Amino acid sequence: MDMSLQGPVEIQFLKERGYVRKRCPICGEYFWTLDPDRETCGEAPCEPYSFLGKAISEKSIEQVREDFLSFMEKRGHTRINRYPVIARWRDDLFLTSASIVDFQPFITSGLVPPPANPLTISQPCIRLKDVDKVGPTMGRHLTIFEMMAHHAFNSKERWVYWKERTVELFHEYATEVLGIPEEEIIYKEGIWEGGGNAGPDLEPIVRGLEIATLVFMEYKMVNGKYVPMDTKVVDTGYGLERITWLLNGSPTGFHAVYGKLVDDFMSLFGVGRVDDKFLMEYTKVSSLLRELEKGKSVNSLRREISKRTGIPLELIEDKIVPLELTFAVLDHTKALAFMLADGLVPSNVNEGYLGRLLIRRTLRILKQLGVEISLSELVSKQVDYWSSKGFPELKESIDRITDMLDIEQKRFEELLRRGRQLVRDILRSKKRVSEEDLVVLYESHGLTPEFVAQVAKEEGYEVKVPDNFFELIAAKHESKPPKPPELPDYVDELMKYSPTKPLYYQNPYLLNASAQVVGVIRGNGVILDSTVFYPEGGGQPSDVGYISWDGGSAYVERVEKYKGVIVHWVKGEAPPVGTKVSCQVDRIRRLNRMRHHSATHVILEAAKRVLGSHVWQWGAQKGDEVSRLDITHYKPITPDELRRIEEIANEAVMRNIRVNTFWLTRTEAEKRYGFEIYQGGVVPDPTLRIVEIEGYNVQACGGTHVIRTGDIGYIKIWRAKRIQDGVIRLEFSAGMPAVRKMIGMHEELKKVSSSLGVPEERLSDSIAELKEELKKLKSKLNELKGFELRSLISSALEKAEVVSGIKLAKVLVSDDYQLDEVVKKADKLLEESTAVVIIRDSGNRYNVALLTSEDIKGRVKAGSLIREITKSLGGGGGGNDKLGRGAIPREKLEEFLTKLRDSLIKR
RNA sequence: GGGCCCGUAGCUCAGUCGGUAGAGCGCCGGCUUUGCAAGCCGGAGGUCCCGGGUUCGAAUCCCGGCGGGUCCA
Repeated sequence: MDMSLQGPVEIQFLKERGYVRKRCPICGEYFWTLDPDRETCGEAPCEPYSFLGKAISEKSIEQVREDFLSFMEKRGHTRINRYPVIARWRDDLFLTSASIVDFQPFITSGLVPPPANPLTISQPCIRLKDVDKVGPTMGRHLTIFEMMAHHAFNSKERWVYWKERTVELFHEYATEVLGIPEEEIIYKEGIWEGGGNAGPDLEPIVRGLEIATLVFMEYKMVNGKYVPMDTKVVDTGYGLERITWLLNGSPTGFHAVYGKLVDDFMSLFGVGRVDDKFLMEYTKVSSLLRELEKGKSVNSLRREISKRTGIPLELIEDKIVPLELTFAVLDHTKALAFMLADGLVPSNVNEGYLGRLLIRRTLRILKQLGVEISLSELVSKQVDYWSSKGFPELKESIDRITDMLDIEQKRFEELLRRGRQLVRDILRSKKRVSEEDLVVLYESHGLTPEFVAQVAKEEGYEVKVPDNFFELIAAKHESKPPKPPELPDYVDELMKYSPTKPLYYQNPYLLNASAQVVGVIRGNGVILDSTVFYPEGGGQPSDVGYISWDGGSAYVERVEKYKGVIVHWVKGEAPPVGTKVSCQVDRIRRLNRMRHHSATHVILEAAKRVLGSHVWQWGAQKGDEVSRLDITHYKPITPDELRRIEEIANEAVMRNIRVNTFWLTRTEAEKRYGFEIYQGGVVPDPTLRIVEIEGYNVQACGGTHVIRTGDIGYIKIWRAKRIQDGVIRLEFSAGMPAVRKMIGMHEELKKVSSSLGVPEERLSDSIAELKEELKKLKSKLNELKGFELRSLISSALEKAEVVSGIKLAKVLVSDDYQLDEVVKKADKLLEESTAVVIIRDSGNRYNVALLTSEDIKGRVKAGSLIREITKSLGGGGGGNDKLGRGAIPREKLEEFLTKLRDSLIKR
């Protein structure tokens, strides 16, 4: 922590009202209070909750929210709609964890104007960090909560308000809107850090509960140190759930937030009601447990609570544990409703993984409760509940949410089924489960140690789970920090030049133009004042072409752009600095790439329309002939869906829609089009280039595009395949490559059709028949070969010579037979005291095998015998006692047989 | 983005040291049984994921790819 962040937070407004600064003897933190005799900071666990059972007003959660927002509106703030809980506009975060996340990094740094200033918002936030505490803290911790906020962004040009006004606004809200007597408000001092910003803060405490955080963001992280920011940001966060709980004074926070859902879920799960007074007592005591903050095991804490309250431990475990689990389910299912409605696709990577984590955690809790109920049913209840409490948009996605959850639940049950078997197998073979086994079961199969121990117990084994299990796991993942992207070493040289004027943006069909050479780096990196060459970017490869000038010309292989400076890497001699040159872009390749790029946007939109709004671009690669578009989706695409996507895409082409490209500030673009513009990833610039297919699709994109969709030509999607859990790759072609490939394929089809003498539309049936026939013929052939082998071997056995009591038969076969099949057949026909030597002609050498009957295998030891003999003849071989195999040079056959006979005599 | 595990009959999976690819369930036929459940005998069914390498010989060892699972950030 930077020293400059410490020090008293002095607010004139509070001083004037008689607030004095004190230090809490328990937690050691500073706070402001009206009561000169007060000793502690008043926040649990320094002091217990005192609001339980003392309702201030019985306002519903949506009323509390509305009161706040309209109060702030009356005080000059503009109300802003909530952002998605998935932070699409951030590349450093998966989930929206605070209201300020909506405005980082460009608005807080002053590069982009805010959507309004000052503004007020109630932002649903998700934090999975404290997921273990959800339930045991009776409502203080939640994975999903609403952060109500008023933000002011102060710059030199426009100063809105700062510390004094912020505290005044809070104070007025708390006393007048909430009706809290001001002597009950304590302001605790603190320091807030997050998202690369920091600043001092005040945390208002009422009756033991922290209900808001008033942050004065004035520092930013630069090279690991905090330095003052040009802009000063008022970052407040009012806990809607906590405030509602405080006002209602209900036994737990869940009662205040989830209302009738609490009873609903409890009766669904068969969880018995707990007396309010008893529950309040429990909540109050648990608020005092500092250890809960430090992540000590919940079990040992229950023992502590039992000691302090005199409630028997059994009663706690009997009454409170099922209640805590129900609370966790209430919270998790709400979080899932928002995550999935906002487009999260469960998977094993990124935010999808977080979604799956929460889904599986909830399913485990339901198992623990012994409840057989589908997760989708519970989440549907949340959707119903919250769509009537200010989030009607949740309802739009209900079908998809249900579908996704049912699929996930099935997968999880399948996982447990397989896991059960796996644990049993380990127990069967090893009679125990080792620590390493636990790690493998967890990491490779997703089975928690608790599950393994449970299954083992059912099988009558005891498995000890090490206390530090997750430390063991963590240690294995203690890998190197991600390395920053490596910039080529010539970037410094490039930075000496001013940005190149990109002519390809003004007119994407302009393929030749003149320019002036302003520099040459590394001998063949040409920098021009302006260029028609498109540099690499947005999954679109760079242009190629020629630069020519009076006295020479050079082939442009590759074009790159760094911070606006474009460098053309040429093959051969570069033009001298100052030369006037003429640029010519390879027309066909540029057109192909442009068509493929625009086709990517068209197909993405078609996929969204067919599959749903959760479809998001995961990645894309544009080629000359074939391009790829990876999209998020939670189940395989059916052939029918794929055809509809293809049809919609081609319709969009034929409607010949106008494609507009223009620049907007991020705020303006987000306001106008939403976050769906960030399909190709987050663009790290304050201004965005927008590519709009009028009335069809809008994205932020830096590529070159056709000006009407008709220019794309035919779009053909070749196939869709799952490349990863939750991600599907579409491979397609557009324009002439698509047409040519389709013509080629049809020609091929015609050839097959005429060679089989079957009409094209009957080909697949006909081929299936042919395959069936082939199979029959093969098995007939094998049968015949078997007969032939049998007679071959039988006659060899009849003609066998006897060598020291062993019948030695000799079978010679052509390379039509595999050695294995001859050996197998011979083994079936073998009589007692018999050895068969099999010789297979394989061109330049013979494969040989010696097979003996069971009764003499110990005497002959075929494997070692063959090894000795083949080796002595310049070949190689080996095997077991019954069967030896090897190879010898062609000319050594007679010698081999002689040696074999001789050795048999010796044995 | 990084790590680990897996890919063998229709299904679930064994396969040791590199040396004749197996089991259970399912399927087909026969027998037994009043019938059913079942039992007994026999049979069909394999691109050992794909490609390359090492080797006399690869399901097995090595390299690359594809597919699936899972954990972490």
